[in-house]
Amino acid sequence: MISQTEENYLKTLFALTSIKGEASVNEISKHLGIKMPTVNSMMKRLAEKEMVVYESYKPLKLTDKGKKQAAFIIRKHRLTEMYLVERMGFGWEEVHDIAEQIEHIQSPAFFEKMDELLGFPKVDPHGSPIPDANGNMTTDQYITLSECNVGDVVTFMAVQPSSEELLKFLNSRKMSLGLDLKIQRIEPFDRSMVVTYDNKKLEVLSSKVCERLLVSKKTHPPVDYTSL
Amino acid sequence: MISQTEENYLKTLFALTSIKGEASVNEISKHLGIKMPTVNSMMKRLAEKEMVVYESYKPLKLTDKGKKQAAFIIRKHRLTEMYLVERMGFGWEEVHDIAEQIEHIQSPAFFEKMDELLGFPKVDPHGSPIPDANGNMTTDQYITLSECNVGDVVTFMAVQPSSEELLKFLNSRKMSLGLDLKIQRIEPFDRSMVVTYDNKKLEVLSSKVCERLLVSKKTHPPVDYTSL
DNA sequence: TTACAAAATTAGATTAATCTAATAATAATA
DNA sequence: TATTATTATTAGATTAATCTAATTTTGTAA
Repeated sequence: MISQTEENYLKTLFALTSIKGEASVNEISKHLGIKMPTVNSMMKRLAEKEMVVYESYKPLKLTDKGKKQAAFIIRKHRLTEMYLVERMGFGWEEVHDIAEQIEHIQSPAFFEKMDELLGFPKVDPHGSPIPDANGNMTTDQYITLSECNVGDVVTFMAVQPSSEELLKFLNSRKMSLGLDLKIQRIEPFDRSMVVTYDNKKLEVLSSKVCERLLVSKKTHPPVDYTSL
Repeated sequence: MISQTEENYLKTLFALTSIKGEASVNEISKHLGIKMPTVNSMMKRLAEKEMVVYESYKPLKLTDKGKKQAAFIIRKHRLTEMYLVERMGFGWEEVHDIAEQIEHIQSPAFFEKMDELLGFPKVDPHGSPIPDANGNMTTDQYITLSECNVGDVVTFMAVQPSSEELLKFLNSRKMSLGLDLKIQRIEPFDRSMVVTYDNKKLEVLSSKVCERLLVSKKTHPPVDYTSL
């Protein structure tokens, strides 16, 4: 059996290692707001349980078993978020805290039912991919809006990392997933962007915001006749 | 803050005290499958928190605060059961274990939403009343089927206590809440009952079963033309 | 009413999850 | 490279929730 606490460590480890493949005690400590010695001993425990690769003073890794466990918790979290939004009418900025609790429910049937009622969704309300029942996740390769150039037309696909404040900001600008954006200008001094969407609605997005919006470039961008 | 463990003790206390107004350490111990000394110290803790009236060697009682807390947990449990059956398509025999976990979720909004989506139900799928947001419960006064007499026509209103096995048994006999039953015979030696329902469907119910089916007597029983 | 059984309590140990303080190892920098 | 700063680890304490064993209180029955 695996405790809720252990599940939270695994989830953190999964998130942190998904970038560099490894994580430090310090990073986990900061991410969870738990002191280093506590993290350290928990890592040893998870190593005993063969979910973490632990060697003194070396960076931490998840074993395949640990990865699978973590992916399953993330699956439960994201299915829950989708269910709360799609079937219960919550806003995408309200669901994180509830999902954070429901992800620990032990009942495969419960989550299978959610999945079924949702029509087997591939992404959660923030555009993050939902791992399948085997723990596999389609790692869509989106880019951040801040990596794009003037003139690019992109589709807003995900928010990462998402936070209640950012989601509320996007709500207030009527920006939701699937929206097409055109980059009109990039301010050189602060990297803020001026974008248009819908009926030429104009919006200024700070670089902080742009770094957290994941987009996909249109495969066939509309031809810009002005440059011909 | 109140822990999940403490919530479980309160719930047990609520159930046990609802009969006699008080409960013993021993009863709680048996009900939860936890040894008496553990129960004892937990009772002291809950007394510190002003949810239990504790005096050495005296029977235990809930304070008003404790009652309210307990009712609220029961509310969450029963709303969840109703939601699982009505909105997610689970069978009434499958929902107890899931609700046992979800009842500990801390999110008033989540349960208010359930309540709303269900149209503010008064009873759960087993016929047990759902306390309102203030912890008040309409204590319907049903009688057990075993208290009825030959010739009585009654409506099946609740199962108490309900268990997966009993619910599966009732499923197999196509007996669900709201069903009208007529008592045809009571066997004197074992108090088993022969009842009819639907299209004169005949069924034998052991006294064990009859004691756990709660019914309301028909104020105006339908006239049986066959006996005229 | 005394003796025994059942229930309640106390005492002390254990495990999980956390902390602080102190020490050791590694990494960064002058 | 030597010094310093950061990171990791060890040691030891704390709280919640559980246990077993021993003791005390209460209730029952001879």
